[in-house]
Amino acid sequence: MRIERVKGTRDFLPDEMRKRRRVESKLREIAERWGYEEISTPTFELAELFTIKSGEAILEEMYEFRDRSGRHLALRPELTAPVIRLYVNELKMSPKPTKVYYFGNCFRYEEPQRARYREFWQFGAEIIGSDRPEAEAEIIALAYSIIKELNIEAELHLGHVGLIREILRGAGVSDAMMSRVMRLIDKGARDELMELMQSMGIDGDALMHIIDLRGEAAIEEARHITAHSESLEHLEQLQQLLEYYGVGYDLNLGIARGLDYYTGMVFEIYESGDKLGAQRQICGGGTYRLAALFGGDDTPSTGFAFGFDRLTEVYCMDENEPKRVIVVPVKNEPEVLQAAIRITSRLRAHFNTYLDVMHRSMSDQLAYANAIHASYAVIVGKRELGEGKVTLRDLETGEQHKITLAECIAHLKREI
RNA sequence: GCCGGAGUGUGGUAGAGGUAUCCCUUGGGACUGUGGAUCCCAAGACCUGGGUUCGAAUCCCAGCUCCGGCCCCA
Repeated sequence: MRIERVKGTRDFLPDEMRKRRRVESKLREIAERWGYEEISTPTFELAELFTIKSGEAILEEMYEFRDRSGRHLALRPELTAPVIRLYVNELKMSPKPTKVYYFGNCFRYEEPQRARYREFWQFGAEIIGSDRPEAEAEIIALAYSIIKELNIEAELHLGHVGLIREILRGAGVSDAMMSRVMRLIDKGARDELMELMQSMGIDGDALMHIIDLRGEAAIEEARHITAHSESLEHLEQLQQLLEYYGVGYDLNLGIARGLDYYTGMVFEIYESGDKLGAQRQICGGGTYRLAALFGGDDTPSTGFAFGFDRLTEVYCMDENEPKRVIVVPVKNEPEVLQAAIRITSRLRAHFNTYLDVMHRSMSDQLAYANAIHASYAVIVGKRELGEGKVTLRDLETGEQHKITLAECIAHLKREI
């Protein structure tokens, strides 16, 4: 009986894995250069960790289960909650701000579609212990820099939930109603939103206006509505800093994020092409306060998470397969094989090197070399051994020379 | 959870009621010191389960999976 792969999961073949590893190492390298350190958390956690953050409804889309002793567990559907839990449990004493990055697989029980899978990978970074504009600017600049270094065409949308909340509060929206209103803004449910505002006896037009406006016009309007706003000042500082960083973005106060723990800026990055179909968002981030929910001090954080799979789908790799060398013993005789293994070992100190393990004839070995797209063959036979040399054959041009192993290695080092 | 479309060797395909075509892939052999060659041998598929029929890859139903979309999200 044939066992099928589970719905919404993927196998990765060598070509794809090479690409994924390449993107992964770039992400790591960039984060390290910005001074972030890697952390890693378990693949499963107490289900509570996620319901506290996102509400009971998330149970519907999690892989959740009971273990043998009755613990209610879940495969992690995202990494922010585990990272903040880790911080509360292990990193509270670290100097602030604490800068970490992470990379790991997540699981969600949802209908798979283009660029959406049941097992997917996230790469993210967090600054824990600051919600200053400087920290927010750095996080946005880091995400922006990742996009730039990967050569991805994308647009960055920036909003500020703190400001929106202040405006709503100023207009008379009660704290009790706040999350409902925010959720509607997030969904872009205009009619519902207007209805709700009306039912509270609030004029929704001004709010709509602000949500719809883009760029400087939105700021102007906000200045108009709120006499003195801390959030507005904060946002303006952030904009100034982003300018210093050279980050390009669209201001869009309609980005809300329905969840209550977001407090400051929020941003999203969308791929500009149409390689991702309906799933264009490749990154989401913002400033939030989660630590207190998990039993820590009320520590602000700011961070982002990239959809790693989407990133790799959009990333164009400029290089091909690695260059391979194949050592070809001419005959399956002890002294030839001995020499071939010795030579292979020497070559493996430097190059991706193959040696026959099928007891094949020379011509079959060369046919195999061709099938795996090897670039060079090092032919070892009695004639070569007698002279203390090997034959190096360039499999692309067909040229070959009888040279010493040292010369061969030197030559390959120049070419590969 | 919902709405479309699709499932034939690893992959690409032909087949519209009579047990599967071609490309191909893999292994072996011929050859025995030079490779995308040739020849020979072998192996490799109708998504699953029901139904209709003398007979189903083909028609019908259900399920599963994939692709795309809605909701939501990364």
